[in-house]
Amino acid sequence: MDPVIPSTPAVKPAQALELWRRTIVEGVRRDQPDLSTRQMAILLIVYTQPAPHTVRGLSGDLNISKPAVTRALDRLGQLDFVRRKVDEDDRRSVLVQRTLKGSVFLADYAGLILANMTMLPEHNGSAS
Amino acid sequence: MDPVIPSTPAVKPAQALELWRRTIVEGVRRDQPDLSTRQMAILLIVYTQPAPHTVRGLSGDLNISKPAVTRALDRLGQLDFVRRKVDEDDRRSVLVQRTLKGSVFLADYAGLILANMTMLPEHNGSAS
DNA sequence: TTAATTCATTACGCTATCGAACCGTTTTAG
DNA sequence: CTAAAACGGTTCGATAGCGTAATGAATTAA
Repeated sequence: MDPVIPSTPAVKPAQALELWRRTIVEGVRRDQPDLSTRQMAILLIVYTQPAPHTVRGLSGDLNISKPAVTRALDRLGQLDFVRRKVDEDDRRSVLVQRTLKGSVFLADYAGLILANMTMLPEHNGSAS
Repeated sequence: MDPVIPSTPAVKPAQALELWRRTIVEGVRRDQPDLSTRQMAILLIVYTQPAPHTVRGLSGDLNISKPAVTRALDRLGQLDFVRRKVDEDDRRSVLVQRTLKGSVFLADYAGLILANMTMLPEHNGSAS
């Protein structure tokens, strides 16, 4: 059996890891801010998911403790990648806001990913 | 000018970040070993690049100090994701070797990436 | 055989992050 | 108005990571 259906395997595991390796290694080599996985996760959530973002919400999203989120925000704030702002509607809450510097960093990072994606099937730089 | 060439934008920056976010967040949520970027970089190099891998070589590849590599290998060895073996041809050198557990971890990780890739254009699960 | 080189690790002082528990403020319930 | 709950931050002791410099072992050069 197993009729010969010319399937397009799209992307194979080895290629997925290759994409990851190229991107991460390039980031390390460029001496980018050495963000932990958690910090990067928070940064990505804040910039790609609709606002508002609170400490409690992020803590739940990532299934990590609130102090861990607070510390990650300290670090990201230090880098000026996010800013904190008290929610005026509920002054107990803190809203995590985006910054220009954070946007630039992630835009660069996206560029890094895209550059390494061009060597994947169906993605060989076919944009105009 | 700028004739209307119907270009296939392939993947846009926002989609690249979306892929990254989904994958990283899922990893954090699953309580995967919280590897640093450097540790992940070393793991990926060891498993996707041809052997042999030495401390000195990895240090050069990533442009980081040798002690940093040694410490990363300590952590990865602790997790049994890699193993050290003295090079018998030059007993000063240490060869970094792969393990079954490391292979499984990266295979899972690749699966995570691929799953999130299916929502990218031209990659919508078109494998047979 | 001695000296210099190379490779990896360890020592050191420092900073960052961890989870658990506690604190202060604000909001909501009674 | 008081009591309870919710939210974020801080403190605590502990662990892990950093870069620089020193150490130990193996190799190469003289």
